[in-house]
Amino acid sequence: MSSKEMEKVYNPQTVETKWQRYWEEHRLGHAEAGTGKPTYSIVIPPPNVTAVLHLGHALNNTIQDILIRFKRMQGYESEWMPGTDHAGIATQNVVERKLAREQGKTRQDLGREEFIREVWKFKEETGGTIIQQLKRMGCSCDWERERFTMDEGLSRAVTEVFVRLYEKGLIYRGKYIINWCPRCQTALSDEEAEHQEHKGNLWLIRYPAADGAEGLVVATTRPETMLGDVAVAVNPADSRYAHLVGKSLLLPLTERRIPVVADDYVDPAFGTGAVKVTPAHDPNDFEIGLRHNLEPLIVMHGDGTMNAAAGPEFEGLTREAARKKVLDLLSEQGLLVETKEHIHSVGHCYRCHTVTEPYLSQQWFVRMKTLAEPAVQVVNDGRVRFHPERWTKVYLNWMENIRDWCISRQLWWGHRIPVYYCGDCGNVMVSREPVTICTKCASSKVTQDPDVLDTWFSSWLWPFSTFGWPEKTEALQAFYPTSTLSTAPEIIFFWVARMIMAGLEFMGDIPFADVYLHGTVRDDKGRKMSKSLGNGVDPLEVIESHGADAMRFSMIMITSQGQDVFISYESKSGGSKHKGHNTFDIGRNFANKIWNATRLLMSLSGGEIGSSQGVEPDLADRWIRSRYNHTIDQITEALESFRFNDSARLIYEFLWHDLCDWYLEIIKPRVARGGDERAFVLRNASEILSGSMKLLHPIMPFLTEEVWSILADALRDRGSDSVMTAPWPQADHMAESDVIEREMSMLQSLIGSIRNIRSEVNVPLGQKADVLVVPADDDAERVFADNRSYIMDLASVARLDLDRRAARPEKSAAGISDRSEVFVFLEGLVDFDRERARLAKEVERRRGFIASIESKLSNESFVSRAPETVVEQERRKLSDARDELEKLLSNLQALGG
RNA sequence: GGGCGAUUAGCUCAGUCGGUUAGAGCGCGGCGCUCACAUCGCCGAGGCCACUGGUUCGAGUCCAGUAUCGCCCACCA
Repeated sequence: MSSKEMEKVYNPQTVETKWQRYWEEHRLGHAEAGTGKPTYSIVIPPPNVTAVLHLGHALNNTIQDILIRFKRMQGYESEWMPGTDHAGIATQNVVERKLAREQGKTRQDLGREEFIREVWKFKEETGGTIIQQLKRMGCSCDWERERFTMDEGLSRAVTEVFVRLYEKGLIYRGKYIINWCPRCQTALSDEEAEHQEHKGNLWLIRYPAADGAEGLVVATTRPETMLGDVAVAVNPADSRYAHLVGKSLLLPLTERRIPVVADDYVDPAFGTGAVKVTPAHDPNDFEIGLRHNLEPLIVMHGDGTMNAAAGPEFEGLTREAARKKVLDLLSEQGLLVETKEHIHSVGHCYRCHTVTEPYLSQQWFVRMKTLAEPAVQVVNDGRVRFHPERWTKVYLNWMENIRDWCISRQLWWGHRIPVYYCGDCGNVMVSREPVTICTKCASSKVTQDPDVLDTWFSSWLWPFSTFGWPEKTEALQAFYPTSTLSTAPEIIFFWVARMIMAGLEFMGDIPFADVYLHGTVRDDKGRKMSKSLGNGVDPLEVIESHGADAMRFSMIMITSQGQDVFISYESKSGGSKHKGHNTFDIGRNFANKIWNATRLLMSLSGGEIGSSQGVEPDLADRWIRSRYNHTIDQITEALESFRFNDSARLIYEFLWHDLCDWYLEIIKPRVARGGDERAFVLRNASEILSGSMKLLHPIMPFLTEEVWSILADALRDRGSDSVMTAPWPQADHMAESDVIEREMSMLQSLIGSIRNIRSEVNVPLGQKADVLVVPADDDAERVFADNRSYIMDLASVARLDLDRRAARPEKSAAGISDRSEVFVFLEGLVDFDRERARLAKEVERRRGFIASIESKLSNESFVSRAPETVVEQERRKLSDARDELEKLLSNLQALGG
């Protein structure tokens, strides 16, 4: 390719689609089991098929892709298992809404089978979209192994696990208080009920005694549930109520008499010290009920309206209406003693945010204690590590207080519970295969449990079910345990913890060794990006405007050690007049910078970079090599330790500031000179740029493929077919690296000083100036002399004198740089007032510096206790600074200041 | 009620083992369309590192406490 074909501005769209196709056609994401190579594997946190991906997914999948590409280049057989999650409640909700909107029908109108067919249809569309999005983002998954949590194989795994746990006595069915969503009309696990603080009330209500005495006053936050009260509890030690224990009260608004019981649960200091007991609608009351043999009374339907047991006046009312009516009536009857403000926490359905109802019902549960024990141990042993480490505590704390897991859901979309009931003899059969005939009485009146399982009951098997478990497949053997899991901290309990338990229980081994928890993606106001808030940014929109590489790079650049990520992005439809800050510009600009550096090399070389002989590399040539080698080491180290932002910053600084700002500027005149040197520097620069593409490839896969390919053609050096399959660069350590970097930095400092002086006294770079440099020592003199042409080119110098013994010249602006004094001649252009002010400022700076070192060195304990090298360093700094100050002062004096 | 995180330049954030006068990007000011890039280059201004104490020769960094903001967990009605 010649420079003519390279556009001036990088166009990510064409490049990205091209390479996406290339990777797919060549199956570069595919990993083979049994290659004998060391393996590295990741299973994707399967996105819900409910909707398209958002930026949170973009971040997480970028991180995984970085790891996978990095390890692949390092020579690992790298498997990234992609797939999607059926997301029971969420998906069912979405399809139900769609059905209502488009056809005005409910799922009941359709019937179970027809409805499920509709959901599958929906899943085929969105699931496909998600996979397309992942591909567009550049994710190098093993697409041939894509899985869905309701695939046949995964469903078999779910059934197998249910049966095994049941047979082990770890699954049981029972009537308990669970979290119930009245809108979704299903049970939820404890984790699925999100608690939020609400400003509510504490109502004090008088319950008169059955014998007509005054009775007592109870305190409640939920007056409507009093219709289901079966007792009132007081603390046994509470003398205020001792006389009432065992007596009956008349439950207001009903005809029922209820006993007063004594129970330790009651805190005499809270409220009135008397608690109404509603076993069917409160978990604590349920426990009290068990202890006192009280029969629970359910007063609500599953949809949150009151049922017949609540009484004819209330039947059919919603929870909210019933509360109002109860309070009104109590108030009329003079039984509402007091209303206090009270803050308490209320559960909400994590899918539809409806207030959940503690509800007594028959459900299936997993006994967690025995599963949790080994899962605690592997984390304590360090076999599973969390990054950042602070999440370890969160995990352990939850694990150590784990409660049984309610796994049945009253939904249609999901894995059917593999339990069958005989309609004749009541036999309960848990089976891997469908049951049609009762195993006990041979009746054919056998029905399957209508409920489905919690979505997470399939997700927790993901690291092994996706590789074919319970079969002992080659893939399972090769890729389990997986290496790293990258996910959001919100799902530590839902998913991470449970996967560890399932892995240990069913595979006898941890599911992954490292868990990386990334930050939450938020908008510029700090709000979590979500569809319901409408502040989500569509990755495809960002990809369209900035490119996938730019999106990836920008997000990685601002992700630090699992801190939350704040995105500011104005969509095209935003219509804002002022050009706001855009998070993704940094990546786009960087891509453009790299593109243009390549374009420069192509234009200088004409697209052909030959080899050269007999050219001895000079300081700059060796310096850029040295910097490159350091960068390799540092980036490798950063990626190994999950410091992704550091890896992005390192390659950014190297390419932009070392390579483009210095080295490419340095080689331009050398290229112009032609000959062997031309070929040499072009090769040197191109090789380093090409190698840098490997370092950058995990973060910006598309651009790096394109640039690497262009350079490889020009260099006639294709070690591999693409960067993706190229080996990760190895640093070639140079013994004299420190000296090289030190000398180059002297040169940079000198050039910087000259530029600074010129700028301060208004001599633009377009106007060449004469400069005198007075080096401080032999070394400096040698370095400056050897590199005189660089100084002249980069600082726009017409004539450069190097003289260690030169006196301060008239009509010049002076400055101090590292190891030298600099004079810029300003014949006719000089603004001496400005120059005086500039020098005075320099003098002040220097004086402050000297004072701070002097105070340090005059501190006796510093000198005696600090390491010798530190003290020595301070002394050197002081003497240098004093020298510089002296020079500045004499310059200032010469100007009459 | 417990736990975690944050607090550094106008904005968004880095800052690893405690050791130059604390950095970047954006924004701002000045200069420059020099034959890669104005999505650019050069130069610059801008900081009580939230506060208080402690450890130390030395603290943005370690410890304790305080304040503000955010998040997570918890069955006191």
